[in-house]
Amino acid sequence: MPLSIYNTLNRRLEPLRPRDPKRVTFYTCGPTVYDDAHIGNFRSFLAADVLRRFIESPLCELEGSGPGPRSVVHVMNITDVGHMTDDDQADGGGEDKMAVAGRRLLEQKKSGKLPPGVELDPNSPYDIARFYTMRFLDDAKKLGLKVAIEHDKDASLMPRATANVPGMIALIGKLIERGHAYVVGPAGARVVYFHVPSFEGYGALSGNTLDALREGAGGRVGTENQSGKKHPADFLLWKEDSTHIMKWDSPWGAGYPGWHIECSVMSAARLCGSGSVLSPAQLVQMQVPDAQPIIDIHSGGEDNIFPHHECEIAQSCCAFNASHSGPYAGMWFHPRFLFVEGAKMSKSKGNFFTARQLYLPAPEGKGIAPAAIRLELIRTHYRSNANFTEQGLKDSARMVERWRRFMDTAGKGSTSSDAAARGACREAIAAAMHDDLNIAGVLGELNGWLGRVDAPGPEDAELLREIDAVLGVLELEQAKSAQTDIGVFIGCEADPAVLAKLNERVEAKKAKDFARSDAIRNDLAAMGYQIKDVAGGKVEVRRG
RNA sequence: GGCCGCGUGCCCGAGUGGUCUAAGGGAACGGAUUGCAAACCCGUUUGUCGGCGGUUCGAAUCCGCCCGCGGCCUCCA
Repeated sequence: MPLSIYNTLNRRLEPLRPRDPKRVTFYTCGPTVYDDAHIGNFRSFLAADVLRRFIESPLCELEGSGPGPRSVVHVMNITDVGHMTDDDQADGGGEDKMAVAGRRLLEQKKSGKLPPGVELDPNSPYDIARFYTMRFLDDAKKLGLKVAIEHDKDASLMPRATANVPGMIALIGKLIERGHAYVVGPAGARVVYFHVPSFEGYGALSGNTLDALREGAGGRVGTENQSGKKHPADFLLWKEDSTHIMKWDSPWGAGYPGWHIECSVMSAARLCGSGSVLSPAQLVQMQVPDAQPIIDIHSGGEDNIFPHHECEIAQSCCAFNASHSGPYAGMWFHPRFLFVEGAKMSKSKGNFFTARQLYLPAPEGKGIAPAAIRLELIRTHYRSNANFTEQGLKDSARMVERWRRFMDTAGKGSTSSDAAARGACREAIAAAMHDDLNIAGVLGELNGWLGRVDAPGPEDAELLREIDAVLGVLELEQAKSAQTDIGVFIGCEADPAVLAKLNERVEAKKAKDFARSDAIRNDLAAMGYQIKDVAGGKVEVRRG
């Protein structure tokens, strides 16, 4: 059975049919870098990462193509332009996000809360964006996002919006030329709009056709603030604004681009060339035959379906397809939202977590192993609302520990388990993945098999490694640990006060004064440290 | 109001018409082990599958309606 994925575009499960099965092109809408990415962002990015890893895996079979090797060119953009809204009515305060982030960073700088070694001017939007981009890349690599790991060798895989403004200007010009966009307003306050009625396919992805939008009772396509637009649904491509915090020169005056145009440019620029990045001039030249996708897979959070992806389709097809129509992406992949402890994440409820708040060691974070975070975020089917819980995180952490023990044991063993059982397990896992990425099914098969293998050997380890190349869990770094003669500190420092207590406890135990040793354990618990005796006469110490 | 996704035990979740008296992982309980714990190991416990109706010899699985939760309808992963 070949790989099938739920395609948002056609609302059904469809086999993935890339144009070139040896080189699958994949674009993911990445983060906006005015703050640290939270675990909800990462759930979506990780789902895309698992999909690309599976396509690259020998376990994967694609319709109409032979076995691998196969590669995926996966591009994830970094949106480092702050203000991208069209009408100020959409955003209550209408304030630029980069400006807000700047104020926040300025406060942190004053109170000395910025990490050491960070040189940054809170008044510079470029500095703010660079700061959060760097942090995002750290987080992404910690959680095993392959695109971020590859980015170290090929920076073009994670293009920055600010570096692609010339391409956007070129594309906007092309859209005007082809009759899909128009300029309104006097010099000094010019605006370029995409004319939505000029694209017949509008609404195909989201169901929000122009008719539906007009009828929508809760819709916000009002008449106010629409002056100059030919149609209420027309959206911004360029806004002339010489006072804006980030601005570029253009044929329509100094200003900034609309939100949607960057993805049309960055996806085509990196994925439509043969390994190189297309220049603005090449983008203007580029033409794709009708009914042929421009890229194979496009992913993003479910909230991006409309308007962002709908508008992206309109722009890309009108700019690149021969007769201004086409699917743009063959497969649209949209993971659903993440809940935390049964509720929507919100800062006021106290259930809002950035990735680094979880994986950083105490006291900045909770010292949770990245592998546990990753597994917890990927194990709920991507098309369900997942619920991120402390209990679930513990479950995931235990599963990872079990797999690691299996690997350790297998590394020491010389003979492997029953080959037929191993083959059946591999096949069942592949079947589960081919069916719209059924990871829970994979875990069921995997854990069942693991439990039945008493003495794993090299071939067993090899199978687990092959599966983990898709899940991407075991390769992640383990919680930072520090060893001393007596303790193994996981996710925390070897505090001298704690070491003194541990030594005291060893003496007490040696003297068989168990009342005292228990009291010391309680003391440590009161200080926030959990301890347990482990192999080798050492004590494992965890914070929290 | 429109379009879309989801709904299985205490929790996470597998299951896509018969082998389902429903996988697997946790949790709880009991045992083994331990100075006591932790970890590991063994065993036990928990469900008729959101509701109602239909199709069928047979439905968690297909269809219809309803209920609940969630997303979008121009900030949002």
